[in-house]
Parts: sequence; C-alpha cells; structure tokens
Amino acid sequence: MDVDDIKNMDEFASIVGISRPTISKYFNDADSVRPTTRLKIEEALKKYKYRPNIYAINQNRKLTKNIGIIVPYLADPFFAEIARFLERRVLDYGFMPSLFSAHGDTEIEKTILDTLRSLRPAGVLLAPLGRASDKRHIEEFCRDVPTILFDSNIEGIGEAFIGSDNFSFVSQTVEYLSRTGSTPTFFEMSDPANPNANKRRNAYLAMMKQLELEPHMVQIEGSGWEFEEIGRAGALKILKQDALPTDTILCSNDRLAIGLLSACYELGIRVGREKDSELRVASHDDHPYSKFTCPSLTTAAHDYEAVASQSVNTLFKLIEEGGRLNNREEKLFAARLIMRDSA
Amino acid sequence: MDVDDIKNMDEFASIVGISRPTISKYFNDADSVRPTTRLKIEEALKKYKYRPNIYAINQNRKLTKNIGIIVPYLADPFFAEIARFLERRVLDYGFMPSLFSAHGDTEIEKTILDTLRSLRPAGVLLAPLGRASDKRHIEEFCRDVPTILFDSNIEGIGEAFIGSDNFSFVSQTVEYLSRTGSTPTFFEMSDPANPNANKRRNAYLAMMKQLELEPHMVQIEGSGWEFEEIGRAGALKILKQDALPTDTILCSNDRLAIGLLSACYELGIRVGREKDSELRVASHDDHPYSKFTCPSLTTAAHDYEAVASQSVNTLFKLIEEGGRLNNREEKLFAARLIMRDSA
DNA sequence: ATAATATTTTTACGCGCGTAAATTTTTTAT
DNA sequence: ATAAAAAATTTACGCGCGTAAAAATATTAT
Repeated sequence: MDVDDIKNMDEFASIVGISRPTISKYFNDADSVRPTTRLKIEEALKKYKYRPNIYAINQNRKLTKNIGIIVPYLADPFFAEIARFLERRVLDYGFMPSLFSAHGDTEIEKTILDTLRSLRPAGVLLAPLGRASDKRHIEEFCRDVPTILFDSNIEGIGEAFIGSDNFSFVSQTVEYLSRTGSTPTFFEMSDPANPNANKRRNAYLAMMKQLELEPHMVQIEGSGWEFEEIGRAGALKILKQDALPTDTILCSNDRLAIGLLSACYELGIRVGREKDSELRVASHDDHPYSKFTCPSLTTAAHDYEAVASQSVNTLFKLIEEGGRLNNREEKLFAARLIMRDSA
Repeated sequence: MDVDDIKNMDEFASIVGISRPTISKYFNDADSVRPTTRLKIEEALKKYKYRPNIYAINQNRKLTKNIGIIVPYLADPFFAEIARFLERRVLDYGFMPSLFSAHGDTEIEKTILDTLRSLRPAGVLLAPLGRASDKRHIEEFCRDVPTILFDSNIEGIGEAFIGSDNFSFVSQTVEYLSRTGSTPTFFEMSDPANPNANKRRNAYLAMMKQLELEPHMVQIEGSGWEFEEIGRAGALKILKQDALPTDTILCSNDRLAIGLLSACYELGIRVGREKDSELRVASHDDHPYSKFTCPSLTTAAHDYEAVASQSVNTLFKLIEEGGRLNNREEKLFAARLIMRDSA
C-alpha cells in the first residue's frame, strides 16, 4: 500500500526494527529465524514490498541460485515442452531457471555456455546439439559448472545423463508393427546429427535380428533441424520412384513422420491400418503435433514428466554433493506405445 | 593458453600493465580507449581469458544490459520463432536477451514481471497473454521498466505496440476466398483469450459488409492454449451435425485450422480447391507447421522479420530516449497471402 | 619545440549484501 | 528461578566493479 522507496536492506532493517544480518538470514532461509521475527519481517514486506538486490546477492554468494537450461532447438515443440517441465521443477526447488536455445547452431551453443559460465549458475541442464556440438568446449564447461545432460548423451561428458531408452522405443514399435502387418522399413536421415537417431537405428537392426526378420532401411538426404521439410522431400523422392521395400514405415522420429505423412497425402497414398490402406506409418517421440497429423500418428511416447523430474532431482543431488558424483549415472526411461490411426 | 586464475579486474589490470579504470572503460566501450591500449588489452585477453563479473557490473550500473523477452506460450512454434528473431536482434545491439514463457498462465506472467523487475533490465519486449493478463500488474510494471508490447496489444499499456495488421490478414483471405469460390464462414473460438482474435472477427465482418456478402460465423467452445485440440473437437462437433453454412471455412488462426483439418481427415471430408473437394479451408498466421498439414494450408503470413526488427529497434530508441516516448506508437505490418492446397 | 588537447593514471568512494566473530538478548529446559 | 541453549544484534570486513576528480602522461596541432 505504501510507497516502496526502500533502496537497501539497511533501510528495510531499520523500518522493521530488526538488524540487517537477521533480515539477510531471513531471505536466505525464512525458517532460520524465530517465528515472531519472521512474522514481523513479512508484515513489513507486505507494506513496503522490498526485494533484495539480486546482483549484490549473487556477487557475494559463492554460488548463485540460477539454473541454466539449454536446449538445441526451441522451435521444436518437443523441447519447448520438456523445457516447461524442467522450469517448473527448478522453481519448486526455489531456484531460478534461465532458458536458452542453441537454435541448432554450434557457435550459439558455445556462446551460451560462455555466457552461462559468467552467470555462475549453481547447475546446468544441457540437451546438447549432438554431433554438431563442440565436445571439447562442453567438456571444459562441465569442469567448471555442475552439469547434467539430458535428451541426448555425449559419452563421458557431464556428471550424469537422463534420457529415454531408445531401445524401448524401437522395440515396442517394431514388435507391434511386425506382429500386425508387414515388416517395418526404417526411415531416417542418412546422416543424423542427433545421437538418439543412431541408437534408434541400431535398436531397429537389433530388434529385427531378434525377430529373425530382414531389415530394410530408407535413408534420406538433408541436414539441419528442419526435419519436417527433410522428411517431406525425402519421402516425395522415395515414393515417386516407388522404392519402398515394404508397405510399413517406421520413422526415426515424429518430425520426419510429419513430413512423410504430408508427402503421402500429396501423392494420394492412403495411410493407416484400414483394409484399403496402402501404407502404415509409425514413429517415435509423441511429438505434441502427432495427434493432429493425417492420419493421427502411432508413436512411442517419451515420459516427459519422468525425464524432467529425474533430471532436476539428479542435478540438485549433484549440487548438494559439491558438483561431483562418484560415478556418471545414466538413467533411461522406457517408452509408452501410443496407438493411433497411422499404423 | 595460460591458466585463467584472474579473479578480478585489478589483477587483470596489473597483468596488462594498465590501470583498472581504463580496463573498465574498455569493457564498457572498446572504442573509448586509445587503439594501442585496446590492442594491449585484447592481446592479454587472448592469453588469460578474463571476463568481468557480471553481477558486480550490474550492481553498480544504473541500467543493466539485459533485455527481457516474454511470450505467452513458448510451446507454440509461432512464439518460439519470433523469440528467435528477437534474440538475434537484441544480441546485435550488444545486449543480453532473457527469454520467459508465461505458459498460458496469468500467475506465471505476473511472477515473470516481478522477477524481471528485480533484474533491472534496460528494456522489455512483452507479448502479453491477452485477456487473461493482469492489466494493472502489467501497467505498474511498465511504469518502472521501458516496455514494448508486441504481437498482442493492450490499449494504452507499454510505450509502443508492434504487431501484425489483422485487417490486412483477414481482408486478403476473405477477398481471395470469396472471389474464387463460396462465401467463407469464419471459424473461431467463442471466447478467445487473444485480442487479435477479436480484431480478426471484426475484420471479417467489416470485409464481408464491404463485399456485400452475408457473414457466417461458427464459434466453438473451449479455453486455454491447446488450440489444435479445441479446433479439432469443435470441428468434429460441427461437421458431424452438418452445421456448416457454406463449404468454405476461414479459421481465425492456423492452430485451430490444424485441429480442424485433422477432424476433416478423420471424417473423410476432402479439403482443397480441387474439383472433387467438399470443403475449402484457409487461415491466418503461417504457422511453421502449416506447410505440412493435409492438405497444406492456405494462410496469411506474418512478417516475422519485420515485426521482430521493428520491436527491437523501437525498444532501443525508447531506451535511448530515457524510457519514455512522446506518443505511444502502434506499428502494424501487413500480411502476405500464402497460397497452398487447402483453399 | 611548445602549447593545446586527448587520454590515462591515481586516488578515493560507493554500490548492496554475505558473512564471520563476539556480544547481548530471548527462549527453553531444569 | 536459574542455567543452558537458541536467536538476534553489533561490529567489521570483503566482494568486484562503476565512477568522479585531480594529476600525470601522451598525442596532436601550430
């Protein structure tokens, strides 16, 4: 209600009638002061709405309360979604999330890390670009800042990795597809930037071997992060020359599938598991838009909530233990098969 | 090459052999020191990679070099896209962008503003939630922090507004649709949270009047930011009861259209401008995914680049002029009609 | 070479808060 | 009521840098 002319903690302290160190203690942990004291402070806080200067705080603390969150490509709703979960968890811990996107660019990723270092964050959650990442740069960063990798792993870098179990994804889709129809052909980029893509390819091959089926791969050209466009262009090429080995396609990821489905539609190819369908299409990720493709996309879903929770929990365990974990743990979450109309 | 044990500017200054105030001056403006001095500093910088403590800097400067960017819903690729443009522009000015998403939630938006205030940013670029925004809260914020509104306007709040000209969007789509086929029926949420939606509705009505055509509206239920799901559910309901006044639909925005098209597909309704099509669908925004809908979506495109550039340029003009502009300018950019297959 | 100008250095203070140590006051236990 | 424990206060210093004023030095013009 009153004016907020309070410039510093000294002024606020004298207004409350309590010493500044006690006020400082309160702001670091409200429970660390006597209840009556706390009440007095909080009453005054309502009247005068004073807030400590964040820069002065961070200058003097060895560790800030910032948590950096870096994703490779924020225009991908998958990362926007996981970032949302992460932000919420970080806030629950009373820390301040700072979100960055590398926008698919190696140099931007490096710049973000440099910026973040000077922000002296308590910890960082990093989903690296993958193959395009400057590994030495990230490694060096991880030496200074407690960092957890998520979504895509870089062997040996970061104090832990939390992600999804690609084998679980692919084994479920392959099993389902091969059980209910023709052998799935794996559809992917020939030179994927994301390590998960390679793991999915290997999982496909392993699973096909296990089922004693002949594997088929369709590898399309393209680079960058515009997967829908790459998938679409690649699919148009393949479909026009009628080069599909089987009439079931398993896409490496949903964004490729979105492009592929748009190509199918354009060419008048009926996709689905109906009798009159020519092609079945399934994929992985449960991208936020996979429910709205035509037809809706059968896919394997990430456990967003679990990955986010585990990532943040692990990070704070790491922080509590002083920035180093005894051994680099890798936690992978299983997929959940989402049955829709495309396969 | 060497170790970077330099903790503060004093140490760095003595290593370079130049006084600390000069070093300080250099970091504030590299051109403000003599070229020979600058060279010496930059040589040392390569060897010792020292960076000033950002918190100490911001504590002592009246104004930081932070620029806040707030969007209502980052999981919407449209906002992810515009945020990317904004970030780049802000960096071009040598400032530090901080990106926040309100995640469609009023309280989060308020929290972000409070957080941002204590970050003492030089300026803020705000795309408000719209009707769900706490206007008084935003207004109060704008009194303290130089703020530019973009994408969605709140009358009288913020020093300027930069957005798209909704009339330009709707007039082009309506003109095109009515010229090439049946009268367009406007498809929207009955109670849209976004002020642009209301402007588009009014533009539709005005345009129909101008063309001397009878307007038709289909208003669907739903609230929140899951527009695709809302559009899909609403469309299923309308289409099943065959309640469409005409066989041309103009959606208020692309995300509703994405949902509508998925409903059409599910019901086997052929959409497009072919002879055998039953329905034409067009929309507004040129959402990143509108190219991949089935069929691809005819829409009116934002000029992302222009909106982002103008927003950031206006913000820095505002900052230079001390945080106040003589009169609140509103700059609107025209749409560009994108012809695809759906209409 | 000398004066005028521009740049740098020196000196000094302040920003707002963390935090440690010693002291005083309050609360809790006996 | 008294002792023991807990909390608050006082005092004091430091963090790393911005910045102002005065003095010293370097550059440019004449």
